[in-house]
Amino acid sequence: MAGDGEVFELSAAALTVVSGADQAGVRAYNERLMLSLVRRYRQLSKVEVARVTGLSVQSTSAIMNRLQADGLLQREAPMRGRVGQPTIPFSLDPEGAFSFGLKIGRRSCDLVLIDFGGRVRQRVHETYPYPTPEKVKDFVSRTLPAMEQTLSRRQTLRVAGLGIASPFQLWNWDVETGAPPGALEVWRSVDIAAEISKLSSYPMTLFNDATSACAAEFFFGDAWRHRDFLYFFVGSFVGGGLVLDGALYPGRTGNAAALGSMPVRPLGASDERMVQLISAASIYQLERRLSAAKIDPSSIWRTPDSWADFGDLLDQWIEEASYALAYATIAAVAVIDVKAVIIDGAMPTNVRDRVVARTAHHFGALDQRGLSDLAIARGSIGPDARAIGGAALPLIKNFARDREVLFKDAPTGPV
Amino acid sequence: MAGDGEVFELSAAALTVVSGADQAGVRAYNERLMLSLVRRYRQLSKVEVARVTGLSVQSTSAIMNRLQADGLLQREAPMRGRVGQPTIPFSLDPEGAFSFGLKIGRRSCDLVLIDFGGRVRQRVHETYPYPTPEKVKDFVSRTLPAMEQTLSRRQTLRVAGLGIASPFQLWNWDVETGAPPGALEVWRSVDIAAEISKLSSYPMTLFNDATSACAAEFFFGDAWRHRDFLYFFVGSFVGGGLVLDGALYPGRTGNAAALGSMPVRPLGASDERMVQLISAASIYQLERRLSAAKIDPSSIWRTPDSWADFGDLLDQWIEEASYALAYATIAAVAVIDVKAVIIDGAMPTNVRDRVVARTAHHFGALDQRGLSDLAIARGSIGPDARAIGGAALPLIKNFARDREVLFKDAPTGPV
DNA sequence: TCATAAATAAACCGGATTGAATTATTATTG
DNA sequence: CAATAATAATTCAATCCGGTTTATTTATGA
Repeated sequence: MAGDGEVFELSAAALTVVSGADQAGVRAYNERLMLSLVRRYRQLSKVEVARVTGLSVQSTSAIMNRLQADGLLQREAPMRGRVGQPTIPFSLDPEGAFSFGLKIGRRSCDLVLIDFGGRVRQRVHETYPYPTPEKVKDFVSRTLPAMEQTLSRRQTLRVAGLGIASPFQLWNWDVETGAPPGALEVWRSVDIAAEISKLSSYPMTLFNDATSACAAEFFFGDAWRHRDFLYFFVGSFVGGGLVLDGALYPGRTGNAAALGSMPVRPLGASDERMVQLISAASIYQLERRLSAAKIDPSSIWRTPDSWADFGDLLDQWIEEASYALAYATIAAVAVIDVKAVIIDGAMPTNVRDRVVARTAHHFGALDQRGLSDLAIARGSIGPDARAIGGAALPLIKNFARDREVLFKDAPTGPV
Repeated sequence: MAGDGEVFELSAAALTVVSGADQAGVRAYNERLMLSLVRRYRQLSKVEVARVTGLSVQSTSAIMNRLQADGLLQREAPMRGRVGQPTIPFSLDPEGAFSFGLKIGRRSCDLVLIDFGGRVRQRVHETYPYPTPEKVKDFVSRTLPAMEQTLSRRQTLRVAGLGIASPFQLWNWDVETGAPPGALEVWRSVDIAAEISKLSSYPMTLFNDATSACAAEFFFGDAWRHRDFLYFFVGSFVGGGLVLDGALYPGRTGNAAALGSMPVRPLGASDERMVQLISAASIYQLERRLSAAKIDPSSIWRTPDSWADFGDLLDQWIEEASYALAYATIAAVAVIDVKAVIIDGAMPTNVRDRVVARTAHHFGALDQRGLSDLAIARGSIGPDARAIGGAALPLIKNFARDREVLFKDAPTGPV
């Protein structure tokens, strides 16, 4: 109990730094807040921004003017028709910033270039049986310079960085990935962010691939309607992300919401074995079953927006994956009482929507005593969420509303 | 995708308020930050506080002086022996604030009065077969006035409030509680915080009982060493709490970390049934088994710091509870990558420590692929954590480091 | 012409910073 | 041993920065 007890010896090292706040942080925070608000609502006038933030119109005006001068906001046409001086809405200037996103996948990799508005300006896609650092480096060195050349001098100066969306601990699931045993061991000792850094001069950001997809949903998708939400991305391997208090929550290690590692009970399992979500709701399982049934699974990856008719095997997979997702959702909500769960995946829209619907159904049948209500909804980005999310990372780092900027020497989190 | 797509119609109501930050918030935050630092380290000089916060010595000095003038900090004896002007450490003034805590339990209720340092100044304890609003109100109206009379006029003015630690959704587990079926239904329609409000004029705070216990650990215990931690309190019913980024995370509904509702697999279960943690790691289960074996379980509640020798039944219960806790921990860590899990409970220290040790053991045996490392440790408050935590709530609300104070009209959270 | 709403201008205030000065020690030196 | 230097904590005063307050200007529909 406090009050009595020993006094700590304080060496300089023993004192953890817990930063104070200052005025510079206030301005930085308010700037980012306003950018985020304009992003949400597409266009807002100064007065509207003032109302939402509770700040005075004058402060709002000063900040918005600066943002416009910085090329991040642009004036829209005045809106007439109501009494009083016409409203001048502001919107994001798409040319305000650019960002590269590299998705490293288990079956393919992507490089995209997006603008401040989230529009994909350039895209390259390449498949492989399994990833190696060499293949990825080769891919980037071949494709990145070509993309850079499409940018004007002014645009080049506005590139915020290169974000990498990559699975963590690739080596842990080499067999499931379909790679020769041990072929993924190289990843254990490779610092891929450092390697890619050598190929470009942009600031580098590396997050878990599912967390990155969540970043895309958070920054560009409709999920901003929810202040907190949990996110699943069903790719060749399933993973997750988390948004808390209106900010992406990457966690201590950049690996928060490692939902793939959640223990779940397989649907209809008769034995007492529990498995990780990753082996109950991932697309690689569907692929395996198709192969076992002598059906060519290659269209899964070749045409992620339209799958061949996989028949019963697909139905069965959807059912099992959905049950596992519902189960993981219950467990997750017992930890964080989010109001919404968003599900997206590297699959055609209609399949994704079936997964969402069935997950909601299974969720309803589970024991929810003591838990808060929640909505299960589909994502708004789709199969490209990871690559777009990778590109979103540098933009989020620089422009998203972020409490941390309020504090001195704000640590920028795991990179 | 953003950029194209429709423009939202903005009614005033459609605009969610997302507050901006201002300077007043900066001061409020820095004051609370400094109080929290002094609380952590027992005593700190102005220069040390400046070093930790990154603020200038002058600002630090001004703030610390104000806190001293407010009676929240006190000067300690100068420390000589080193070159230079002697260091003047500051510590919390125990008389700086007071707070009442009411714990509503399934077997008993407690009312405590604590000071700013966390010392329990007064305590009353009462048992019942099961709780009703009437019994609780009667208990408070009998005991609260007596406690108030022990306070001087000056002390009375410094009472921060009355915090209530109560289980949520009592009615959901009436049979398990041992109450006659339906006897707990009254709780469904009673606003106990409002009822207690009528008996006193203090600001009222109501949180889940386990979240309150977590609050005690966070504010008065040793767990501040961890910036994030997950907390289990094993009472007659188990529950949990969560601390994120150095602040209690009560969640949207005051019910975050509703860990009791986490689905777990019972140890050695041969069927495929999953149960909620609450029915796998709660003391009421031990009580039932003792009763079934014709052993008097009353000492569980009568002497929570020393249990009779319950023999094999206790050993078996510890094993099952620990397994369930380990299982819940794995699932929780897949959602939030905390570095530490703290376990405490309404039980003797030696039993609690056995639970901690066995939980760590079982945890080590579970599939941790993809998860970050973590430590499992015991709590530092003990059986009274819920009542003390209840009392801690008003203090936390007023004095704990809290990012929310940086923003205008900061919502004070669920009350 | 008036009421209304948006936007701007100027003075102000609060809080942190910068730079200089003061105070109270221990260490050093003649 | 007394005087001086070095060191560390603290304080004072001037300044900067950012949001607020008050007053004014501008543009529109009624």
